[in-house]
Amino acid sequence: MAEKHLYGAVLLKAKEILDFISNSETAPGLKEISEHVDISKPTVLKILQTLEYCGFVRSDGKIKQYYLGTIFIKYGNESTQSFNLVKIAMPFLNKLRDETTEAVNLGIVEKDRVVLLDRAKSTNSIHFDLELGGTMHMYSSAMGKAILSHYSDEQIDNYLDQTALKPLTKNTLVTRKDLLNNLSEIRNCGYAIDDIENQEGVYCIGFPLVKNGQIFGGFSISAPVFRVDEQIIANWVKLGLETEKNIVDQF
Amino acid sequence: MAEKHLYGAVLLKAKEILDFISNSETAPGLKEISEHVDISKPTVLKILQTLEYCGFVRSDGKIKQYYLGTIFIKYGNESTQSFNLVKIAMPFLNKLRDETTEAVNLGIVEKDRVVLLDRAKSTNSIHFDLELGGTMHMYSSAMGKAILSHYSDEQIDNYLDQTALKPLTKNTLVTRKDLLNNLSEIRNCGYAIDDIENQEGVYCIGFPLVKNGQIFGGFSISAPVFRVDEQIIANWVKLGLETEKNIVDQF
DNA sequence: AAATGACGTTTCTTATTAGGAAATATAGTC
DNA sequence: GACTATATTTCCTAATAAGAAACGTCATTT
Repeated sequence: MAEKHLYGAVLLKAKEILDFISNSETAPGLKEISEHVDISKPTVLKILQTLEYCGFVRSDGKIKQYYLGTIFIKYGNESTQSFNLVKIAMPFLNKLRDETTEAVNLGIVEKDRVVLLDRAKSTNSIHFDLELGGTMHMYSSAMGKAILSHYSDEQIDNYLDQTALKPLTKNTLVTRKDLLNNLSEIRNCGYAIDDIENQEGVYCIGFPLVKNGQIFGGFSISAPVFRVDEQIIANWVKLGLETEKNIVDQF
Repeated sequence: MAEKHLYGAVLLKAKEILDFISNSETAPGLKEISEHVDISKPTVLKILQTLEYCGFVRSDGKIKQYYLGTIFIKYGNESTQSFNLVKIAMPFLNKLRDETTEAVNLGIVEKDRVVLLDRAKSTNSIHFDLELGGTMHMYSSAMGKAILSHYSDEQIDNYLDQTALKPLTKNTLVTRKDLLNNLSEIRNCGYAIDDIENQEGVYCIGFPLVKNGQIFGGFSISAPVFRVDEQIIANWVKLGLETEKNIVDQF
């Protein structure tokens, strides 16, 4: 975790603490936080008090439990809105969701991972929603592969050198050869399929967003695998490619 | 800004910087940030570098511009989900939105202000969306007044002692007497009206969420004033009160 | 093409802040 | 009413932060 000569030791500690709170199933207390981030209780306490003063955490109860503060709702919303892509694409993606009834997700790549910027929720009662701001691997997700397929050979090599292709399901492409073949297919047909490669039971079709040879994001349609068949997929591909064109034209 | 004996000077500075970025219309650079938060450029630079390393900001360009990081999308989503209220209430509020076609907002009170936790967006093409995580005054908003009406006399006094009733529109209730009268009406009828008291052109009906005498939040229906009339309001009140009952029963 | 100006970045030294062991307080439990 | 688990305070030393000034870099002007 420690990097070169980074200023702001307290900030790095605060980040660890926030991440731990963020990743905890149930809101943790001081002792639990202190143990997990491996910083003494007094120090963690002092940081938590300042974080609370700033609105970055809120706490509850006498044996205190810490939660992420509501200010992050504001910051998160503003982070999302800072991407022109979101403002431009979401109207089209909402329309695509209405046409398909399935979840439609919008993302960009940051540090070799796909980040979910926004989404249109499925209107079906059975569905999987991705968590806003959550990340996925490029190699396993439809959106990620769609984006990766527009990288240069050098960039792809670079990515693969730095990334272990761990299986996430039994369908995950885990060899360089399989993935490169798939990327080549994607480049040809213009869309990517994730047939339960990223998450059990979930089928996705991903589309790249490219203008002037520059990839600036991607989107995907995501559905429980039991709801898809060849005809439906063909229709989603058609609708998705139209949507892609509309978004790119506006960009 | 400086409080008692708060540990973590860097955190407080980081918070100032994040707030400044958050409140800027266009993404600011180092010089602009340094001037506005009144901290020297080297210090701001070092903090920004650490914030960027943590994913709290991202930057663009050679003459750098700073934006809030995408990690806040995740944190914000998790902050929202940490409220059981959101999980319980939103299905009912989505239904209420479908019935009214207007924006339906869910909030709680934090430090004397209403915080917007989540919302169902209006389906009308002309509409005002509140910003997620944004805050409103209690005295001027329908949701705020609905909540305030369930405070004890002492709590209300306390609130009024600490709050200047500044007019936000020409209809804002700015005298203690008018507000107390209104709160008394709200207590009787069970809902609050904001007739362009909080924002130009916007009419809201607010409902408190109370269980066992304990106020735990509120919600509101919000519409452009030109779309409301007496009959519509009567219908929204009926639908809102039903929704309120459903949410409270589940809580 | 040289000069200017507007930023971002680095260096370096002193004053300030952070860190954690140990003691203490406080609440829940048996 | 003693016990246990957690939160909080104290206090001193080691580590960190802050900013003035100098420097680098890029874009624009003359």
